[in-house]
Order: sequence, then C-alpha cells, then structure tokens
Amino acid sequence: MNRESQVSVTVIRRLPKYHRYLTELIEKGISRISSQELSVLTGFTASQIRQDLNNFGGFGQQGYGYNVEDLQKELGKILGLDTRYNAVVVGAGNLGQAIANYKGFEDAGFKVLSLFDRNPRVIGLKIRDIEIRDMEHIEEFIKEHNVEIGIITTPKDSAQQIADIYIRSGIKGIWNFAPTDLQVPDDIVVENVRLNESLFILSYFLKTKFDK
Amino acid sequence: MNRESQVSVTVIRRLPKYHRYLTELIEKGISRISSQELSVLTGFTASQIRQDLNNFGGFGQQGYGYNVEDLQKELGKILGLDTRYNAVVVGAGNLGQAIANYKGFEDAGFKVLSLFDRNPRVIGLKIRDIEIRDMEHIEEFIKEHNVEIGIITTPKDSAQQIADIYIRSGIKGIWNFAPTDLQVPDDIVVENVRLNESLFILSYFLKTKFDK
DNA sequence: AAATATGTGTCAATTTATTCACATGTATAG
DNA sequence: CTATACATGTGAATAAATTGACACATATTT
Repeated sequence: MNRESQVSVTVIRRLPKYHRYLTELIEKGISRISSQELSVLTGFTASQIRQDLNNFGGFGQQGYGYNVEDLQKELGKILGLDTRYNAVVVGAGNLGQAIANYKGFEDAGFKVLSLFDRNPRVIGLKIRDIEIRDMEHIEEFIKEHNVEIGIITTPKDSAQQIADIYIRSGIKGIWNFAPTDLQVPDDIVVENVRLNESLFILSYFLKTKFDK
Repeated sequence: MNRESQVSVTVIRRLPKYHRYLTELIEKGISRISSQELSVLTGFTASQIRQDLNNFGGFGQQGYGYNVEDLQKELGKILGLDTRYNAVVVGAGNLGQAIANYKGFEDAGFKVLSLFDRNPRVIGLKIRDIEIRDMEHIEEFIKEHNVEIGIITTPKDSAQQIADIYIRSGIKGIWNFAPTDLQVPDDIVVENVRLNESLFILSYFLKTKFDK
C-alpha cells in the first residue's frame, strides 16, 4: 500500500477545493498564500488546511506560507491531473451529450472519444466532433482505443449491464450518473454523481429552514 | 430551532440512500426489513442505521424490524419530498436542457417551469413543453409564477451574477452546477453539484490504485 | 401457552476528525 | 545585522462519528 492510500477519504474530498482556489489565485497573479488566507477563501480552518496538506508533504515555509503555483502543481499531481485518460460515454441522451461537451473534463485529463447508444435515431450523429456509435461495437472500440474510463448516463435499469460490459472490456474506472449502486470487482474505481440525492438534500434544507 | 436542524449533516446525507433502497423494496413487494438487512443493501452498519433513524423517531419495532412502506414515507416527509416547488433554470446549454428533461426531478417535488438564456438563437425553443425565455424577463417570471428554486447551469463567470438575480427575485434555494462558491445571505439554501470535483476524485483513486 | 428467536433503541466504548497551541524556522523592517 | 513579526509543522486536546453491547419488547415456533 502506498503512502497516499492511507490518507482518509475525508481529506481527499477537500483537495479539489484547494486546487480550485489555487488555480484562481494563479489567474489573479497571486504567488504566495498562508493557511490563514486560504482558510478565508475555502471556509476550512487554517489548522485543518495545514494538517491536510501535511499528509502529502511539507509544501509550506515558515514565515512565508505556500507558493501558490508550486502548491497547485503538487495538488494536481496528487489528484492525478497530470495523467491523461481516454473515456467513452454510454447513453447519448441529454446528459450524455452535456458531458461530452463539458470542458472541465480536459482539465482533469480525460478525453471523450465516443458516445454509445442503442437508439438508431441518434447513432451516427456528432456532438462537436464526437460521434455517437452503436452499442454493438463498444467492446472492440474500448479495446482498440485504449479506453480506460467508462461513463454511464443511462437510466438506472441498464446501468449494471453497462458496467458489466465496461468491466469485461478492461476499463479501469467508471463515472456513474445512474441512481444505483454498481457491483464491480475491487480493482475497478467507481465515482458516482448522485443528482437525486443532491436534490433531496436541497429539499431537506428548504424544509428545515422554512417549515417550522 | 426545530428538532431536525440539529441532526448532523453527516446523517442527513445518508438519508437519500435509505430512501432509495426502501423505494426499491416497495417495488419488489417487500414489506418488512431489519436494520441488519438494510445494512447488507446499503453498506452502512446496522448500528449506524438504527442510530440514524432514531434521530427522527422510533420507526422500528423490536422483534420485527421496520415496515418498509411506513419508513419510506417517513423519510420522504423528513426530506421534504411531499412539498412541491416551482423551479427555473438559467443556462439553456446542454446541461440545462438535460436538467429540464430530467425525470428524477418530479420525485423530489420540483417542477421546472422555464429555462432562461441570453443567447438569441435558443430563446423561444421548447424542451419537451418547457420554453426557453430571454433573461430579460426572468425577475418578473419568478415573481409571477411563485418560483422558489433557481438552478444555475452556466459557466462559472456568470454564476454569482445569476445568484444575485435569484436572490433579488425572492428565490429560496439554489441548485448550482457552476464550479464556484456562491455568496448568498443566510436564509438562502445552496446545494452544489461539483462535477469537476467528482472527476478529480475519480482521477485520484485511479492514480493511487494503479500508480505504484 | 410457554419457550425461544429476533431485533429495536440506547448508552457506553472506540475510532476518526478537527481544533488548539506552541516550538521552531524564515522573512522583513529598521 | 539585529529584532520582530509571521506562519509552518506537529503533538496534544477536544469534538464528532461510528461501532459495540445489551436490556427489553415483540414475533414466531413448538
């Protein structure tokens, strides 16, 4: 087990936010920042920020703080943003197309090579320059193009079936938008985007705030 | 402050998953379940499930377990799924259109009345039966139609500006897809969907799993 | 109808996460 | 070149979350 894998998920989930603010600071031309200042930006405590960063190394300097550019670069490496991956999307509906068009993707090192669907009406269409192909050819496509990431934007009932195809084809990670928990072997990474759950949480806080 | 608002956010964020599995159990015609069985389904420990549910009341019965339908209904009430809200979307791009088409929405009690955009090329178009309108009319629309939820699916640079319009128009909650932290007064509820961050996390776990 | 099995609700124990506090090193001002 | 302010990294203290354990009530079996 490598060093990073014993850092708690709680800490990991805060890293993207640090990375985002550091990127904004670079854009503003700010080259130096203290944990105190980062605390104001992110809303985490300065102490927590120092603890978090120290899981990965001592990036700061006493009396100075952190060099923005260096720290951003380091966080990028920790998050694996320097590695490029090929991806495909199954489900060329609205959400699938939105994802294929999504710019933020490239920032994370992912490139969508193709969308797949079963609906003959969309097969052959192009989103930007990304073609929608027939599901029939997905397995060979994945193998031929060295695709490592599979994205699922279908309704929940077909999600597991698609995950199985992905696994069979040798994919390493799945980005799942379907509201279901996928069953996968230990060596496959799954990251879920739970739109429902997010909405439910919004609903909960609306209720508790206004329903007395 | 009411009872529910002192339940920790950590607990709240688990409720949608309970609700989802209970809904599936209802569909399968299962009427009774123990915390132990729910534990197998959800991956949370039985003890944790009992603790979580007990924050809101004793829904179970010793020697029997929980009545699936009752518990699902109770969780629905806790999450506020019995309340209906009108919503609008700003940003009629791919993501905005995907959201407007999204069925899971109605399950949470939200109804999208209209999309808004600045791009003259999309104004006037209809997504299902939802019209895309000019941003110019958004404030009066919100006030006239009793809209309580504002959704943001624009790039990050305009997100705060749109939030300000929402706030000025009297909206209560914002569902934000832009990768930025919105500044809002205390009485506005914001729920963020961080697609970037989710991707970064996927990237991180891919890296730590395969990069030794 | 009694005996046994089941399973909740809850309090206590443990583990994990966050905050505090400060010794130590570096930058900056005079 | 010295003095002062700054701000990290870290170990200890506190707080929060999770798990364990069991008394007690209900269901089920015989």
